[in-house]
Amino acid sequence: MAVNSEARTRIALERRERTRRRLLEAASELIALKGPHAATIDEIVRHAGISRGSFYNYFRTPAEVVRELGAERAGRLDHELAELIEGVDDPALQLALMGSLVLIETMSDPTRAWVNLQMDRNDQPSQPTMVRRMGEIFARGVASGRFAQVDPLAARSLSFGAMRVAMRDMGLGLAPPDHGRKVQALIISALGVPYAEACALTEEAHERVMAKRDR
Amino acid sequence: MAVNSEARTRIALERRERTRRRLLEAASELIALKGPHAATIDEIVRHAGISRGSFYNYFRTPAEVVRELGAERAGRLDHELAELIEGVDDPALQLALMGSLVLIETMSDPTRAWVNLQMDRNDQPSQPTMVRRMGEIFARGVASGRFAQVDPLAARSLSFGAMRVAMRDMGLGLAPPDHGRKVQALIISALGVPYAEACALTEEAHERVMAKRDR
Amino acid sequence: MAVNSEARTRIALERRERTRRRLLEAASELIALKGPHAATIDEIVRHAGISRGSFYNYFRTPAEVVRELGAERAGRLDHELAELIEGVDDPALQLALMGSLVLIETMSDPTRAWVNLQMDRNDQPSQPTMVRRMGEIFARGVASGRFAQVDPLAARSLSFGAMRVAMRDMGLGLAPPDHGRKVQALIISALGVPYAEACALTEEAHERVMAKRDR
Amino acid sequence: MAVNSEARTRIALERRERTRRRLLEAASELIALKGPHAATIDEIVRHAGISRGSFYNYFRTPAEVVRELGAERAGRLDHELAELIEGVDDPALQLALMGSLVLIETMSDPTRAWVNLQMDRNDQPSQPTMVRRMGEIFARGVASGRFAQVDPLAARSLSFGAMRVAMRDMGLGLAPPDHGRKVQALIISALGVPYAEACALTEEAHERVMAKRDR
DNA sequence: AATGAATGAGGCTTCATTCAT
DNA sequence: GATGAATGAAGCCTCATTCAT
Repeated sequence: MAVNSEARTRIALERRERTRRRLLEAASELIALKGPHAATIDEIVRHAGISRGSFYNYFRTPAEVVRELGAERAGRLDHELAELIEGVDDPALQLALMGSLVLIETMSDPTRAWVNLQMDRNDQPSQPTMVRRMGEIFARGVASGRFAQVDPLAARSLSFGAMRVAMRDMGLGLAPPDHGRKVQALIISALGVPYAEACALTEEAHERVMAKRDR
Repeated sequence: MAVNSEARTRIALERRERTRRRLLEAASELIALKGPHAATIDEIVRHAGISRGSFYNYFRTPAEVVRELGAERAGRLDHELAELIEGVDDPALQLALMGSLVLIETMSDPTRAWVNLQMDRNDQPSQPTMVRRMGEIFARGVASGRFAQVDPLAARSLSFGAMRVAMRDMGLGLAPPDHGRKVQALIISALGVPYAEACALTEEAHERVMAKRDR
Repeated sequence: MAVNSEARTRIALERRERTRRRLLEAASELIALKGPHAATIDEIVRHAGISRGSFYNYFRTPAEVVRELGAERAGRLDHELAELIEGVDDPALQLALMGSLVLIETMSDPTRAWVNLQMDRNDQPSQPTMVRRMGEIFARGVASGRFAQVDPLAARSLSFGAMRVAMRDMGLGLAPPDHGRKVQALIISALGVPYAEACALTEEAHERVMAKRDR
Repeated sequence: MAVNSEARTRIALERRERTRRRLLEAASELIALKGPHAATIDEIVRHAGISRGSFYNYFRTPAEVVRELGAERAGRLDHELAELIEGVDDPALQLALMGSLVLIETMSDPTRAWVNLQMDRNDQPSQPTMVRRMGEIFARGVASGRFAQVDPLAARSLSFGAMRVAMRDMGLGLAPPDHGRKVQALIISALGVPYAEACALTEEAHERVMAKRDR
């Protein structure tokens, strides 16, 4: 009985998780396809092949789905980033790695690219996870003298904003594929790292991220 | 009779223009007050004290009103900018003036601040007027050696993106009033101008714009 | 121009009123037909042959329609009652006239009967118009010594409650057509009027109301 | 083995009854708390701490629960009433006892008061149990000459209706706590018992019921 | 041109009910 | 029996848009 019950519970949980995933993925595809306003309950459930009422077993509003999507992505990125900068001492390289990771992860899949751009709205703060991580890197960089004495808040606005618009322009086809890396280099040089070195760091970061992906 | 007719036509045109203005301003206030989703035809005409049907004599969709609002603002800004950089030779100062103008004009009025942030979406290119103006300044700056040999596209993404997020963070109350200027200085220094000088230029630009406003 | 405008306004108002009526009547019929829970927006507009959206030009909720229906009916009844008791001095006869009027008006049309019973709910106070009218009659009756010194509140609960259930039982077919009059007589006798006289008053009131209707 | 099986059956039956009770009580509390529309399956099972699917092992529709609730209450009341009028000969006192019992049982607990008023609808006949009991009392009262020769149906409508509205007005806070007793006295006097005596009977009945409750 | 009633598509939410486990 | 996920019908509400006056 106990085993049976446990098994039942496990199966039920798995089924639940599967439905949840279906909803999240359907929302993601819809956003990528038609923009965030397309993430209506009706469209999501239709796309997911699930009944309207079921939606409410998992989420309360479409916005909640989108939020979840963003949180998931941020968590995943942060986890990967932690692995990437493990053992890396130079804050500048860490920053470059962070930029390259976001850039590559975002732009490698057109669906994802759009989802992220669509979700990144001016009426909401940036992802807390990313904000925290960047704050740590800045703090260490300034403390160690690797970065100039720039205002951390200003550096953050610069980094997030520049990367966002860079990705947008790439997504809209207004900029070439290496556009993101160029912007990245500019960001790093704005923090006091000589431009040529900033370019080199960006390239190295790019390669490390690509290598990790291939593995 | 001909004169009479002309006068009538003129009066009619003026009236038309006045109604149009009323609609635009109503939309602007609504967006600032309740966000962009509040810019529904119903709300706009009610706010403007005009009948629902009349709306279609001036605009075809609510989105068109918002677009118009953005175009108007860009035109106004560009006009003011032309006056400001008249006689200014240094491209770095020109860039600083451009940034200060946008910053001050946007943030001086909470209404405007929101309208602009709400309208600035990731799925549309930046305002063409602003893009062109910035392109010219970059070109001259690089040609004259005032700026480093940075990619003009990258510089543009950096500038637009950083300023946008800076204004967002200020609008959300996440950054102090001088945040924008700090970001501006970072942008200029990223183009190769020494940071201290970038700060000075930003301050001077700020004062020039404020002085012009007071006049 | 002025005349034209006035005419337009008048026509518009008439049209508006007609639509409003259609909605009220549709609701009334539905309630009579299927009970108060059938008074949904969808059903009402379908029954009235009017589009869903139009409903909101007139009412905000189905409950508002029902309330309006009740208020209208109360107003109509009160107006008729005013005519009926004009020149009648005896409070007992006035009370009898009130009862007969309600009884006859309600039961003469099965539709109306149901609407009223369906609307008469235990979670809401009685119609203020009727309450006020009855209060005046009681006050005069007790002051003049025609009625015994009964508590006016108690008398009111007795009158309203007894008549309501009487009409319900008639509506459900559980009581004969003269049931209402018998209950009426009991009510009047409970106020201190000898039963035989109460019966006579009830009969006279019944005839007066019928006579007025025939005219 | 047989004994074992019997015991198992008994335990199962008891468990079944306990679950059933939980559902009934949950429904009762919900109705009292939020009105009859709150008696949805979802709310009931949540309140009862039972799974949604299990509901159908006990009832078929939410309405059935409400019906059952009413029947239970009527049965309980009738049982108590039987004890109360045991040995009482006077039909007028019996009637007074019946009224007092209902009044006290209903109004003593706000929960119950609402449940009953909420359940008492105009589209359904009164509780058969109560109807029957009242019929017997009337018959005896008229036969023995204690009551006047009033129509039994009319007397019933009067009694049920007056008491119902009396309780409603008390429940809504529109009438003082002794309101019910005043209405009761009016009812009894309408049946031919002198008003002063009706008052005395009502008082005595009230005290008897209270005394029985205290025991 | 101006007006505002009418329209109906499109979204949201609740709820009784079924059913595999 | 118990569980709770899945279902879809039935309501509700908003809003862009049309059109007769």
